[in-house]
Amino acid sequence: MRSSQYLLSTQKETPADAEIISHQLMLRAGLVRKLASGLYTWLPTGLRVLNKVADIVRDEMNKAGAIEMLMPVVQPADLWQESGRWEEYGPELLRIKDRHKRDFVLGPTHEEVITSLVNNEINSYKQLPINLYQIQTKFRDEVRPRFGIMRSREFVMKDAYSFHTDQASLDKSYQAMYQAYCNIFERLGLEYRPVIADSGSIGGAVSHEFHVLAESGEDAIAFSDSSDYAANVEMAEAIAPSEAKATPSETLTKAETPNVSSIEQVCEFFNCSSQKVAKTLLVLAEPDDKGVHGLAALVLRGDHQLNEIKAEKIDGVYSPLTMASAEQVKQATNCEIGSVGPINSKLPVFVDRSAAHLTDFVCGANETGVHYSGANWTTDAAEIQVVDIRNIEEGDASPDGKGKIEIKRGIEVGHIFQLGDKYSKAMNCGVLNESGKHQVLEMGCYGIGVTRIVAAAIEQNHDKFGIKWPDAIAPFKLAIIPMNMHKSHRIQQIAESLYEKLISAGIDVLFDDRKERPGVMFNDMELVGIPHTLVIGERNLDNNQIEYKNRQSGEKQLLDIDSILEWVKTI
RNA sequence: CGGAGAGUAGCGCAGUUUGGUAGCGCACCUGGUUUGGGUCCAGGGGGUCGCAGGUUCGAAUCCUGUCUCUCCGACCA
Repeated sequence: MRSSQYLLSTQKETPADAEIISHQLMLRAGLVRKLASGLYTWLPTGLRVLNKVADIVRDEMNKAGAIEMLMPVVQPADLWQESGRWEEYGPELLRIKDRHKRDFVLGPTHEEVITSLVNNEINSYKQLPINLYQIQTKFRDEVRPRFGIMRSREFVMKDAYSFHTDQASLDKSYQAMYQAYCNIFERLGLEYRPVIADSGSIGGAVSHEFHVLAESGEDAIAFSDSSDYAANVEMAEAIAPSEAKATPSETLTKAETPNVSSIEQVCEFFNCSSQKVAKTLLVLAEPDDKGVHGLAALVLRGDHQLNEIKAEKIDGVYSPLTMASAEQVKQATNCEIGSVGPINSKLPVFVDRSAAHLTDFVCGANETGVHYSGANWTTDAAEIQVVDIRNIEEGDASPDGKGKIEIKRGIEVGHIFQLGDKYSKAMNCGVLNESGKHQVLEMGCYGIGVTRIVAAAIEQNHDKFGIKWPDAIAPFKLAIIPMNMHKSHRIQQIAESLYEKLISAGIDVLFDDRKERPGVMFNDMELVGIPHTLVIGERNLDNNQIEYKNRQSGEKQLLDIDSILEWVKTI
């Protein structure tokens, strides 16, 4: 490609509404342009990258035995009513009507369509297992689209769906996809980690997320420093402290604590560390037969953070997790929020493992302006249930018993699930099995955010000059930068012939043949992030040499003109 | 949904307080100059000042309404 016949569209200045680096660089380097909130046009350079990512994904999916197909973006509402998600999915599902006033949705995902299709096309267990996928535009009407391409409303996703007659077969496909995903991110040249994940609203039991590691990531991931263990912090199990529980030595003592409510104030008043305090949070319990919510008490060590996702999975706690209002607390306990505690509580009490390990601790006394010290579970609290409801923290013991936890940030770019029969059951999708009986299928689903990978790759690979693409997904592999070509016939000749040679050899090359000063070309090529550049200038031409520069390492070297083609093939 | 901020040329911004012919830088066009890291000079094109209504002799500026965009929040007593 020649720059003069291409749409480079680079910008010197950063658009004011771009907050994160990948968004800024995607705009400046001319990869995308915003059309409206969460909607982006992909310019030629951006599309080149997007296509390279998609090609790698496609190749590895095919190698793993998945079969590509394509489903419509617009889907009839009745499929969603059948699966129950017309009601469940909420306002993220964009609903539209056609001219006949029939309801449709813009597909945020395709479980319904594929399940319906497979139900019609597949009739026998002999045709299974099968894994079908597509690479296609999705639409999710996000509450707040942000971070440019990272969380946009319209985006490209690779979604695959596998169908099985038994769990063993599902396990096998799941493993194959897990491996395919590792291969994909390996080939993309990104630093990534598969992590144990919450399956969320999509349902099912087993689930892994694939994260590209980057400071700006929205998710926190807990790693063991000495094993393969990695889990989303949402999910990572926080185990009880390993040291033996201390022997209680104090007796329960009441203290008047006017205006003491926060953990900080409590610590100051009792002159103790927050690790000696049990904090009690009141949340809604599951409603009774009349639909009335009681309250439940969640108890954590003062220095620990509640994990909402773990908490709302507890039997007896209402999901979605809802904190009790000040009035509800007052009504249930007859005291102010800051003095609520687990001792003599009339509510069901769920105690985090670490809080349950406390001895001689401080807590609220369920009496406004009063706290206890010297409290002990064995002697002072009647019935409690010990649960895991806190966020894992840096330095905690790894749940697999090996090493300590480190926490890093990641961008979720892939997610695989074992769905079980959630959709196949709702939509009665099955086949005849070996004994001629109708059998509902087991399903797996496997997603990759293709557009998000582009942004994540930039978050992980950039410097103050611009993007530093990994070779595999760079819009161009190599740039030719001639110095003042319009003034030197010799330079023009060599640049042209080199360009022709590289093109014939199938190299993805950008020939910057614009009549620009060298600085402009260098800056543009570095901003766009082309991994390799060849600089042709009078300076080295007398020695029959041209200069090579590597964008990632900054390494420079002089190359013999005659050997360039062979050399380029080796990089 | 709650809070905060912003809409003036393709991009970045000034002008709004105190109403009086719409500006600057980048980008773009023409000519010259320069040429291994965003040269310099001269000339030029481009804007219903988000939209609608109102006040006024006169509105980017004041008033009312409305739309759009951005950020933060919507767990941790």
